[in-house]
Amino acid sequence: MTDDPRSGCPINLTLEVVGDKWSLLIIRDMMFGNRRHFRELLLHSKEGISSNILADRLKTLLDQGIITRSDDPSHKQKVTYSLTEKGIGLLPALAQMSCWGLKFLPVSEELSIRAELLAEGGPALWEEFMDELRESHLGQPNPRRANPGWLSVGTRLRAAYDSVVARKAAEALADAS
Amino acid sequence: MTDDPRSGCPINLTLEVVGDKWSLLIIRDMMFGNRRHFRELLLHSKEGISSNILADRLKTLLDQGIITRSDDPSHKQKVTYSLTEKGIGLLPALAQMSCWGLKFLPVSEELSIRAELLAEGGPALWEEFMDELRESHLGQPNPRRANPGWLSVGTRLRAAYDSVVARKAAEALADAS
DNA sequence: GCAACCAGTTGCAAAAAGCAACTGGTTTTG
DNA sequence: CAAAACCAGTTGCTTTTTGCAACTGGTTGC
Repeated sequence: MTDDPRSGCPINLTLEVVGDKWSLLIIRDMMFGNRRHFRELLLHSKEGISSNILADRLKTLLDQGIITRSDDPSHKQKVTYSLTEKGIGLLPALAQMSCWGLKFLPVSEELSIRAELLAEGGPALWEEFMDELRESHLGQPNPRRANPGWLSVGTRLRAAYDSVVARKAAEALADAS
Repeated sequence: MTDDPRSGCPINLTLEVVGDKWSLLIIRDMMFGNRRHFRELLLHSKEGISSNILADRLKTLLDQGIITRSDDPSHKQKVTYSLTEKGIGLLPALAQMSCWGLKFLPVSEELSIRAELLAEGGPALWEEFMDELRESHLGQPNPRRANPGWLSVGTRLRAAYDSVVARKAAEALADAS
């Protein structure tokens, strides 16, 4: 945890903090899947993280100031995890990894639609999404919300994903008949 | 190696390929440090990778098509590692991680200068640097080389780093007197 | 009062990382 | 021409991390 870093290189330091197979997936789920509770992160994880690993990673993300932990007023045992500005700042790195995966790896169709939108939108879209995360995780009012016809990036990403899932379900039904 | 992926999510697939503590550091050294041989990667690594880990990572990067391996004509035992287009494509992700580290982590002064230049230059500079990597690793002619007064990004990064190192050495000398 | 839900913890086996010494060969050097 | 340095790794071993499954102590809704 408080081990000496192997070097002061920014890339190395970043890898020492989030360079494992799970931390960035947890952050991804908090960002794109809007998961804020332990059970949500545990059970809706597409990759099947185990509870001890999740607990451990949440602790180190907490220690690193990437997320915060607060009581949920609706339930005495429930806690809410939120991204900090530092955590939200990881979005561009995550988006670039998403773009690279989309371009060079065998991504599944329903999960690639989000990556395509992120790639097309580019840094401008990422900034917009970061403002939405600042709203939902930090309580900062989102200036864009006032624009007429405004549709959040989160909503657009989810809608695109849902439409692909629906289309694939319809195709499967057609194939079966 | 050929294990089933945990999910088809582009971010997850990317993490399964380069989401460990060493792979991206090796790629960083190949990109920014121009290290092309096993011994260079082993001995000039600021983080002190061990030879079995290096050998293992080079093998998986090879299997993944991120690097290639070729004989060096100058020495029968020497091999040269080169980045592929897929490997070069990791630069923007690496640059974003560098930016995040610079902003939120305690980076050392001499290593932060490169990160600052990468952050200031933004995606346009990254593209320019990728063209230089295509030249040195893939043998593709670099169109920018024809421009009058052209100075490569690699040269500029190295010059900036060297000047900080020189300044710090001079300061240390002044302090000692 | 009982079942479902809440955030984790515990114990153990398997996999991965890390360390130091070593291999078999090639090129340089005195 | 022999010794030293260099080349890309490999081997054996210990330590650390990961992964799985079951479990804990408590809260809430029915």
